[in-house]
Amino acid sequence: MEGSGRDTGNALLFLTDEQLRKGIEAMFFAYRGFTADPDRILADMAYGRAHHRAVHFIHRSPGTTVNNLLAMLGVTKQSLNRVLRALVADGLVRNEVGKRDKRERHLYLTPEGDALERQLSDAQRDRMRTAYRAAGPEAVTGFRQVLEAMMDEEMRNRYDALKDLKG
Amino acid sequence: MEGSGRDTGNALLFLTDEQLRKGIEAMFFAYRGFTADPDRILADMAYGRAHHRAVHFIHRSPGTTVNNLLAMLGVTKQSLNRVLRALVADGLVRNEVGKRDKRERHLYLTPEGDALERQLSDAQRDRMRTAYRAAGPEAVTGFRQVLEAMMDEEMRNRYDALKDLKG
DNA sequence: CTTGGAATGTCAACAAAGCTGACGTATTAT
DNA sequence: ATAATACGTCAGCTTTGTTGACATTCCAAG
Repeated sequence: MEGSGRDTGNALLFLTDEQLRKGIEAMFFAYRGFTADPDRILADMAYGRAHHRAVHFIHRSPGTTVNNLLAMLGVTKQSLNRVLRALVADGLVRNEVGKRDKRERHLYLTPEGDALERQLSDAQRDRMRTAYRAAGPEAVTGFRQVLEAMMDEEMRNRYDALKDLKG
Repeated sequence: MEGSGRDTGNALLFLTDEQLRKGIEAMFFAYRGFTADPDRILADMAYGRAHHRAVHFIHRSPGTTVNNLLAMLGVTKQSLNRVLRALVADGLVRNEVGKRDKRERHLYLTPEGDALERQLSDAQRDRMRTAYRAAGPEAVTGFRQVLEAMMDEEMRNRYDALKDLKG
């Protein structure tokens, strides 16, 4: 089957095209599940996935600047600005002019924003917890290792920077 | 640190909110990497991620019907139809009226469509292979286990159905 | 003190890709 | 015959991304 002719031994079987394809499809279907719960919650409000991401990262590093958030999300400032404007207008995010550098705007969640963040991350964590529990601790380690190896260099730096905040 | 007061023992430490949050962020950043290479290739043509997905699944199960594809992708027929129309018009996908049931349209890739599929999946597999190689076979097993546990019931069925085709 | 560049915000216009609702047409099933 | 299914399509809307242009504010360097 899948006659590539060469069998490089069991140790490398996980690198066959078959195995790689399964990984690709697993990633696709799993990501749908990953976003499904927050999406459902947000659908009721006038918000979408972009708002979720903004709220998440502001929660993660309160006082972060717009530029920081931009680099984190990898979108244009115009796109982010539209999202932030809505969140500020609705009283979920607070905008504070920088003390040292007054060009910068530092972003914080209001209590209302915190409440939304908690609602969203609770739902997402629940699913993640269920998956972790089903797969077991060793699987979780492998899961994280592969994901980290899949990131672009720059994204991994961002990810590592977040890790250092508390973890 | 992270004083939740209760320490349930090492066996369950991987279920702390900290660990779950890391998993969530890893998923987010990794998915960006996952789609980055195909996105770059598609950006040059008039295509996007939706075309990639359609081409991928038609390649996976040649002769699949529109309804099958619809369920696989989880979008509306209007949304899929727009994508398929473009692919057929550009000669990448072929449309065949069903023999048994003439209402159905069976979808196949043309040689040109196959070429695009190969280009895209080569790029995506390369990244996956690099990640797999870096993480090792045991990590890959864990990776797949967690992803599968993260899917919605219906998506897991779809995923399993694909697995049975060849794998 | 002036000026260049950086950070931010905003306007306009557009595109990709999703959605709903409605309708038409073959074809099959009851 | 009639109902249900599979598919296509039109119209219109939303979210979220994109470019490009331009103003403001402010830091820092000359």
